[in-house]
Amino acid sequence: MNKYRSHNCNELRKKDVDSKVHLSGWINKKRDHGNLLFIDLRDNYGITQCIIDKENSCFSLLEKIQLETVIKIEGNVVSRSKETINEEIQTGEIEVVINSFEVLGSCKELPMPVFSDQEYAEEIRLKYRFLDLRRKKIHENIILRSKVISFIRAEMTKLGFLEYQTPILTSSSPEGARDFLVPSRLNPGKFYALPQAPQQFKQLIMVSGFDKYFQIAPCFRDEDARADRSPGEFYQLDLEMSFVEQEDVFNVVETLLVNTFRKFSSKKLMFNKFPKISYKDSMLKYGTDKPDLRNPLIINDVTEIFSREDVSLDIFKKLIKSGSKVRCIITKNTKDKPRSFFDTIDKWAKDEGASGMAYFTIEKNNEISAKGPVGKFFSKESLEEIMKKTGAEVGDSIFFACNTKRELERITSLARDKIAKDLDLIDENAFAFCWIVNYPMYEKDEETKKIKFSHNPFSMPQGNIDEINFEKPLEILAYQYDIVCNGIELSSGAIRNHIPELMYKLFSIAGYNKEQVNKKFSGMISALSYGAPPHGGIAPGIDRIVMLLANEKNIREVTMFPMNQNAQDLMMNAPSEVNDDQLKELNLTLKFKK
RNA sequence: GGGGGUGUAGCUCAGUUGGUUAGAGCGAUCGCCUGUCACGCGAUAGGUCGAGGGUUCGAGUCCCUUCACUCCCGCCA
Repeated sequence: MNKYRSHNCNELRKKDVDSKVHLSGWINKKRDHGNLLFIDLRDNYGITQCIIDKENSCFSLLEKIQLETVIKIEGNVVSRSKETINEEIQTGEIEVVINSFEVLGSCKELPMPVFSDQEYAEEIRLKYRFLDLRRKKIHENIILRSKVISFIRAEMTKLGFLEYQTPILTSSSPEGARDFLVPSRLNPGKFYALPQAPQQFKQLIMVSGFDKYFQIAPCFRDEDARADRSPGEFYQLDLEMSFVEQEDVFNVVETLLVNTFRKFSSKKLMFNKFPKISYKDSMLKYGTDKPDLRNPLIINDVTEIFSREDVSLDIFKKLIKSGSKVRCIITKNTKDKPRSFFDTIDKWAKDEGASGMAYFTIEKNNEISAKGPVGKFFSKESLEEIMKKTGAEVGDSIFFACNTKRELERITSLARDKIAKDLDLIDENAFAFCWIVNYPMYEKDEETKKIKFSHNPFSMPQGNIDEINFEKPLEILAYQYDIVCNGIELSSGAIRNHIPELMYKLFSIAGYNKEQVNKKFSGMISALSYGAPPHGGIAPGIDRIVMLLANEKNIREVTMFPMNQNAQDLMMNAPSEVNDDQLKELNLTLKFKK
């Protein structure tokens, strides 16, 4: 028998009464009654209440021992009297009467309590992460993460995918995020980069004929953090398939995500078959390419209404003449909402930098009319047209914003969230997945006015290659897709462009000549020239999937050893200075900015 | 790079219009308590009020600068 434990701390039950056991674990909590002492002994599996009284010679020693000390106890399992059963813990019907104990790991005074549901400053949590991770909620989150990853591996294997590793030291990529660089000792003045994603490698795996690849892949991007974005590193379920069309990728990912979310969450899935929304529609109806479909509100463009003569809202008419559009959000049956509801939203919009939101409520006495500050500017006929166009009914209210397209998208998207929140329209107990499809291949850089790739430069443009009008690049769509869940972007993917000539053509539109492409993507271009299969894939973010399943808003709550916002590991003291010899060996000298 | 929030005991926080010796709960230490499960009761220790400067008879409180953490914008093909 193992010398540390005969059972773990979540194993003993009524049937074990009268047996002699030894348990090891942390002292989670002590309740000292002077002549009687309760100790909650905790390990990864659970808690067992242990008890000792004054008669035992160990009593006074145990009484003095610090919480979080690791001890081993030996004792007898006894059943608890009916009144003292604790239904909160699984071992609550029994307790262990301690005969003897031994300290296995002593504990200094704690910088932060482990036994507490209170929230603590990140700084101290991260510095003492090993203590923080003992706490129930985050401990369970990390275990959930492990289980989710195991499950995904098994599902992927079932679906016929094989897991392959790709290099961590690779070359810097010209596009995209900032790279983490690693100096090469053997190649003075040259640097490796940590992969932002195994993008090129997974395509090379397809060219190498492996057909179905996946990997729980670490990705490194040197960009600033957010609540849902770790600085430095994160994990993707990276996958790629040969001889597939978009639908084949969709089927794999939908199966996987539906199975995963069904298994690890009790929340309902609003759609088992994920709706597909084109990028263009999404930007119009939701103002964003990451719509939260739990939110039933829809945005409508009603610019045309304002060309009518019987609509006299001149401010809007004037703005429209100079290129603005009008979009609106309908709220159902809000006729009885107090004035403050409407004014709060108008004021909110002004705070958000818009010029406010005009609104009215549709009423019907003898005939249709609009009640509200701007209601008088709309004729009965124009209201009927609005109702026809937007599906609004008597009793509904309409909020309008008028602005440039880009600004409208921003404000209506925010307004959709804001109004839905105020009206409590979002079902927190649901997951709403969707696909966003038909992304444009290119977009115009607002600053430089140049054409650039809007997403992934390796994506395949849509349509018959001979018929693509390269003269109008902004109209070219790509086989490029995102998965969104509850307004969170979970992943993006694409059918790849496996035709070198087409690749050169597409890059030339974005301002790269053939030589530049050859130089920057030498491995890829070369590989595509030696018989590349049509292929495509996607890469769902593991951290964000676990966040959704664990119902956490912050990625650090599902990451074992995260860095803080300044990309520092407060526990390990990373990054840190290195000594001169190390720098010398790498041919590096330090020269600080200003 | 920019904007917001926070910073007071080991931890979580309170601290009024600027006014005597800066408080509470948890934790620590000591004492009492044989059925608790956030055990209870009593006592003690513990403070550069993030740091620096300024205003003032007097600053935790007002002003300026700065630092740290955090949230957001930029950024994240």
